[in-house]
Amino acid sequence: MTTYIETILPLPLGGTFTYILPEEMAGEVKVGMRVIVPFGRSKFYTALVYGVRFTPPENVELKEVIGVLDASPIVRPQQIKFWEWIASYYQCTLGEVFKAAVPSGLKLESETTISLVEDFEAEAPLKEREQLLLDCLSAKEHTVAELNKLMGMKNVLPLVKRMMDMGAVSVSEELKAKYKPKMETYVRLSPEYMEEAKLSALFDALERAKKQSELLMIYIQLSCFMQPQRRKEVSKKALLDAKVSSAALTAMVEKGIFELYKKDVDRIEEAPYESALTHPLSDVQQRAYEEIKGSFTSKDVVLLHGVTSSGKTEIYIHLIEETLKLGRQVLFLLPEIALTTQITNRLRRVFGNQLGVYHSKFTDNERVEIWKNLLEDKSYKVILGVRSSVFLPFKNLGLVIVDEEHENTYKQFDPAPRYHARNAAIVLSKMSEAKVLLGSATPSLESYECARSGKFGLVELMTRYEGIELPDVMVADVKEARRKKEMVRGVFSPMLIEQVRKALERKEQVILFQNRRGFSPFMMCRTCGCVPRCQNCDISLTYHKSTHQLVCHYCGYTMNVPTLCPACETPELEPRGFGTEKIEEEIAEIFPGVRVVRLDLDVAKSRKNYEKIIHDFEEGAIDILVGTQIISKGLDFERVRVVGILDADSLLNYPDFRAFERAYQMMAQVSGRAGRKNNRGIVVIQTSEPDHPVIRQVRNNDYTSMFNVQMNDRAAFKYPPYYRLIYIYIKGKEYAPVNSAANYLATLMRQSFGDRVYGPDKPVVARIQNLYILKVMLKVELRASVEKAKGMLRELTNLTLAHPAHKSVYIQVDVDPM
DNA sequence: AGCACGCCGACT
DNA sequence: GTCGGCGTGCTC
Repeated sequence: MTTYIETILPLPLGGTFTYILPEEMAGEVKVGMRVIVPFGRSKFYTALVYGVRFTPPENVELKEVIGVLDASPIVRPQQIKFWEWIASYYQCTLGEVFKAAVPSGLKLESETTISLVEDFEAEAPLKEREQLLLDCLSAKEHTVAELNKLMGMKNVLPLVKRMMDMGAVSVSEELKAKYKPKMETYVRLSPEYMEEAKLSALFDALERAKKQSELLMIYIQLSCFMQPQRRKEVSKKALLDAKVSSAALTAMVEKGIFELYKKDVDRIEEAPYESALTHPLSDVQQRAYEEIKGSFTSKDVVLLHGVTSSGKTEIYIHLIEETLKLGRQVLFLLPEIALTTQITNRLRRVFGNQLGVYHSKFTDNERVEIWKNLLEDKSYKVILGVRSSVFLPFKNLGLVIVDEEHENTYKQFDPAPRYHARNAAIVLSKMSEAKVLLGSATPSLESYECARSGKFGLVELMTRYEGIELPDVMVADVKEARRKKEMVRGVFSPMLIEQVRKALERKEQVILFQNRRGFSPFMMCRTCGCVPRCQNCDISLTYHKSTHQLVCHYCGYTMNVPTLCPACETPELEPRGFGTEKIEEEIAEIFPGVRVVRLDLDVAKSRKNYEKIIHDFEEGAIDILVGTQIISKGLDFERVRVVGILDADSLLNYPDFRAFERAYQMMAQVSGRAGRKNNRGIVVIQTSEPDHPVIRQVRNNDYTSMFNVQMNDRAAFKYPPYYRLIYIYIKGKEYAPVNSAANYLATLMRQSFGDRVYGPDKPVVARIQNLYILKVMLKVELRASVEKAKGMLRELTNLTLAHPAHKSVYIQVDVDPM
C-alpha cells in the first residue's frame, strides 16, 4: 500500500501539498517531521509533515519525497493546532506560519549531505555529469551547497535525485542543518599531577617560572582542585580571562603539565549562579500575589495593573517558581526592545540554567539550541522571549506572563502571519490549560476592558516599591516660550534647561525623550519650501547629520544631502524639526563637559552596543541619555532624577485612533524612569497644548480618567474594544489598478457588510517601496461572527483579484491592526 | 515566493 | 534576424 505524505511548505501558498513516500522510507514518517520535497520545476524545500495518508488526492500527478530529515518530530501536534488557529484567525497560510514559527536553522535548504553508496555498480554507462558527481563524492561526503559549487551547477538536487534512484548516492538522514554545536577549549591538569605530592613537587619545579606557577595557582582556584566534590572544569577562556598569559599556558601544555580538550557547550552563556534566589515580597506585593493566585482559580487570564516601580518582576518570579514546582513550564514574554540584560540577569540569578532566552538579536544557532532543548524536554523550564517565542515547542506550559502587555510591538506587521503575541498567548494557554498573567502600568484599553467586565481577573498594585514617590510632572508651554523667544536653540524650554542644570549640579542623571531618530525629520528649502522626499515612498526624508545623509525610515533609501535645493537650485536647504541626534548635539553644547549619549535604533543595532550604553548609564559613566522609546521599557536606573519629554505634541497629533492612548502610555512609561528612593523624580513635558486632557491625565497619573475618556470616544466612533477591526490593504506598482481594485472591493464589501465598510482611503504613508497603497476598513460588532465575516471577506478579495483589470495588484489582510 | 513560459523593443 | 524585458500562471 502506498503511503502519501501531506506537507506544509514554507511558502505563502494556501493549502497543503501531497507527495508519495517511497517504500524504503515507509513506516518512519510521523506528523511534525521534516522531509525534503521537490517543488516546481527545479526547487527543493524542507516541508513539514502535516498528515500521513493512504489515499491520494485526485487530479494531481504526485512527486516523491526525497528524504526524511528527522528521526522524531520537531513540531508537536498541539503546536500544529496552534498554527491552524493563527492561520485561520489572522488570515494567512499555514506555510507562512511555518516560516515564522520555526527558526531558519531548522529549515535547512541546501545543507543536506550527500554521500556515495559503497557497493554501487552502474547498470548502464554513466553520463558525464553523473560521473563527475561520483568523483566529487569519492573523497568525502558533501552538502548540496558544496556540490553546487564543486560542479558549477545551480541546482544539483535533480541530478542527485536521479543518482539516488540509481542507487549510486544517498541523502544523509541525520540532521545537519545550519546548526553547529559550539565547541569550547577546556584545560585540565595531566593525570600524573593529580596527587598532592606530585603537585607540590610541580610547584617547586616551577619556582623560577613565575608566570607559570601563577597560572597553576589560578587553575587550582578556578577548578576548586582542593575540594574534589566541588571540582569544576576550567575553560581556556576562563583561564585567560583571569589575566593569565597565553604564552605561559602554551608552554605548560608543551611541557605536558596541562592538557587541552574540546567540549560541546551550550551556546547560551551561563551567568554566575548566585543562590540569592528570590527576594521576599513586601506586604503589598504579597497581597497582590495572593490576589493573582486567587483570581486564577476562576479566571484563565489575569491583568496585573501595577504602577511603574511597583515591583511586578518580583511577583512574576514568585509565580514562576510556583509553576516550576508543579513541574510545568513558563513563558515570559517581553516586547522586543525591553529585553535587556537587566531582566535577563535578574531571572538568571534565580533560575540559573533552567532559563532560556529567545531573542531576535541572538543568532539562529542559539535559537535552534533553545528549540531542541525544549523539544527534548531538557534543562529549560522558563523561557524569556519575544513575540515569536509563542511558537516554541513547549511540552507542559503552565503559565504565560506577558509583561508590558500594552506594547504594540507584540503585533507583527510586516510579513504574515500578522499575529498579536499577547492574544496568541491567550489562545495557546487555553490549548495547554495554562494561566496567563498580563502586566502593565498602562494597560491597553482592550485588556483593561476585559478585566473590568470580569472576563479577565484584575489585580491592581498602585503603590510604588519601598515608598518611592511618583514623579512631579511639570508642563512647559512651548508655544508661550516661543512667543517670548525664550526657547533655547529652538528645542529646549527654560524650565527643562533649569531642571537639567540642577540635576547635573547634584550629580544626578537625566533622560531626554524624543520619539524620533535622526537629526531632523525633514529638510526644507528656505527659498521655495521644497522638502526632499523618498523616491520610493510617499514620505519626507529624515536628515542624519552624523552621516550627512537623508534617509527614508520606511524603506531605508539613503542619499547624500544635496548641496542645492532639488527644485529651485538655491543652496538654502536647512534641517527642520528635531530628532535624537540634534538633541544630543545641542545639549552637549549647552552643557560642555557633560557626558551625553544617544540611544536609538541607529545606535542599538548591535546588542553589544546597546548593552554597553545601558551598562555605562547604570554605572554613572553617562550623565544625559537621549533616546527614543527604546529607553522607556523595562529599564530601571538608580540615579535618574529628571526626565524630559521634548515633543509631546508629536505624540498627540499622530493620526490614529489610538494616538491618545499611546501618548498617555508613552509619557507615563517614560515618566516612570524618574526618581528612586528618597529622591522624587521630576518630569518636564514640553507641549504647545498644556491643557490637553492627555497631558492633564499624565500629570495626575490618572489612568482611569484616560481610560474613561478614551472609551467614550471608542464607543462613539466604533473602534476597539467595542468593535473588531480588519484592515484590507490593496497594493500595486501602478495607481490606477490599485484604485480600481480598492473601489471594486469596497463596493462588493458594502453589499455584504453595509455601512461597516470604510474607505478606500490613503494610509498615512500612501506609497512605500514603490507600491501604491489604499486601505479599506471593516468594523465588525463584537457579537457578530468574525469567522463568518472573514470567510466572506476572503471570497470578496478573491473575486476582486480575479477581475482582469486588477492583475498585478495584491491584497493584504490585517486582523486586529495596531 | 520562485520560476518558466510567453509576447514586444534594442542589439550582435 | 536574436537577446531579454517583466507580465501571468502554476507549483503536490
